[in-house]
Amino acid sequence: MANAGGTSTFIIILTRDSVRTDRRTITMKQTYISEVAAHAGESVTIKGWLYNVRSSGKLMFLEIRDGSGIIQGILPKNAVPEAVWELAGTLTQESSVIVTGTPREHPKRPGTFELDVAEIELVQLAQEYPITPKEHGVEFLMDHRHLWLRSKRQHAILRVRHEIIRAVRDFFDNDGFILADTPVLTPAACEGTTTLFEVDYFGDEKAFLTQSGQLYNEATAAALGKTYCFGPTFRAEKSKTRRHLTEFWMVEPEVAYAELDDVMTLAERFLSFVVQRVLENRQEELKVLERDTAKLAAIVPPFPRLQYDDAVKMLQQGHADGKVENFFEWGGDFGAPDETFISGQFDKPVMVHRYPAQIKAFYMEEDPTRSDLALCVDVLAPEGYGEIIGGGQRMQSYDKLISRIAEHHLPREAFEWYLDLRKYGSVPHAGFGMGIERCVTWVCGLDHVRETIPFPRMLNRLRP
RNA sequence: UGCGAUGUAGCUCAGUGGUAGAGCAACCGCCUGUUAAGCGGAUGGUCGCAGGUUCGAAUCCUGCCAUCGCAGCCA
Repeated sequence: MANAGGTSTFIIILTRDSVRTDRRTITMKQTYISEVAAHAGESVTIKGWLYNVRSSGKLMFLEIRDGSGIIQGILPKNAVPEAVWELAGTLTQESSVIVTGTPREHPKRPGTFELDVAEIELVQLAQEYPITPKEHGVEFLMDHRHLWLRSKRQHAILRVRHEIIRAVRDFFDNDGFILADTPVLTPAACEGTTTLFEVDYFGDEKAFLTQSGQLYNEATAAALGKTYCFGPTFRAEKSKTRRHLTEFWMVEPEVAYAELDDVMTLAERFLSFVVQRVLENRQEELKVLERDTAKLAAIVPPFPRLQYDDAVKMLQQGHADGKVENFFEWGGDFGAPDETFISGQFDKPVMVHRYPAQIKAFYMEEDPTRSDLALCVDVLAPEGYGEIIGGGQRMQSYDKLISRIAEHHLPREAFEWYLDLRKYGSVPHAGFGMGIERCVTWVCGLDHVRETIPFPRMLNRLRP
């Protein structure tokens, strides 16, 4: 590859196949496949990759993708110069190509467009591509995640993820929230319960990758009223389930002068907005994923609210009816099968609130009428997808917070700044966190979180 | 970390004591409406590793390694 500089000739020589192109074609105006319908009958140039080839003697079908979509190129031998036909015959899966042709409606499928190919320029002839159009195991595909991302299903999932993230931002931005991101490097555990990834901080101190921005959110909410943070979150737990990543993205709103009921209302408005937005803008993708959209259409406020006590009764009744294997005793946290059973009783997300304070984090406010309960809420997604939101009202009293820190055996000095928030104008405040990947998993109807992030980090998966 | 499973061709898998198999991919042909196209041909193996039982082990036994699933923990 040589560039003579300026606007003079720009030559690309591909030694592998000895193809030469000049600046004229490489700079030709690009049309994205998603836009071809508007250019029916005109000559357009598509810059992309060869997704698949089917040949029928003297008629070739070239499936071309360019990130915006996939289009089938039609190439009859007798309609193009010999050189174009011969080049097409050598193309391999995922070779990069620039194809010029004329979009035309599919003879049998109104609404879908094909491309009558006139010219093909080879940019690079791909070597034997590991991911064939046939079936593969998840492990093999994950090892080739950098290439797997090129397939239709992954396109659909990542587009839904994008739509969800955009909706999340729009919801908070339009609702008076200020984005105030919290640090990824933190000096100590936020909650002291889970395992953190440790980082050497210039040799003389240890730092940890954040497991939640919540404590910092309380400071920004006290400054700006309504805030949210949105960033990567890290959990070093050795979880090996379909619901866990070691690195995931979490959005966490926090509201000053808000109580538990306020954030429950916020959560149901928020989740409904996000789901409805995906339904509005990503029908095609949901179709590729074979998602039952009727179930998503039902996600509108209000959501059922279920006190922990009543959830326990529900589980105990379920046990008596033989629908829940183990007897659930009051005071414990719900396991995955328990959550599945509870959420299975509703066709909307269910908000379970007021868990026993003992099993919740130290900063949870206590119920004024039942000091053994925490003013917290978990939102369980329908169809067995489990917890996607966790949050609640934060401890307002300086003295009570000090006792909680002591009870949880946490080092008080690490929380002095956090205690300051209770010394200087303490107010009732509340918030929650939502795991983006769990939300995407549910909205897409997947059975595992690992496909909802471009490069998942899990126990036993740090590459690619 | 516990419990359960799996490991055979590039990929997906079959093969339960007697010569190592299929489909797909890649390679060579045929086919003008294919949609994971189809058809024909040729090619492709240290059966996870180590030890043991046996005339003979992919197959039975022991140990190890790797991976997956479920659970715990959590979003």
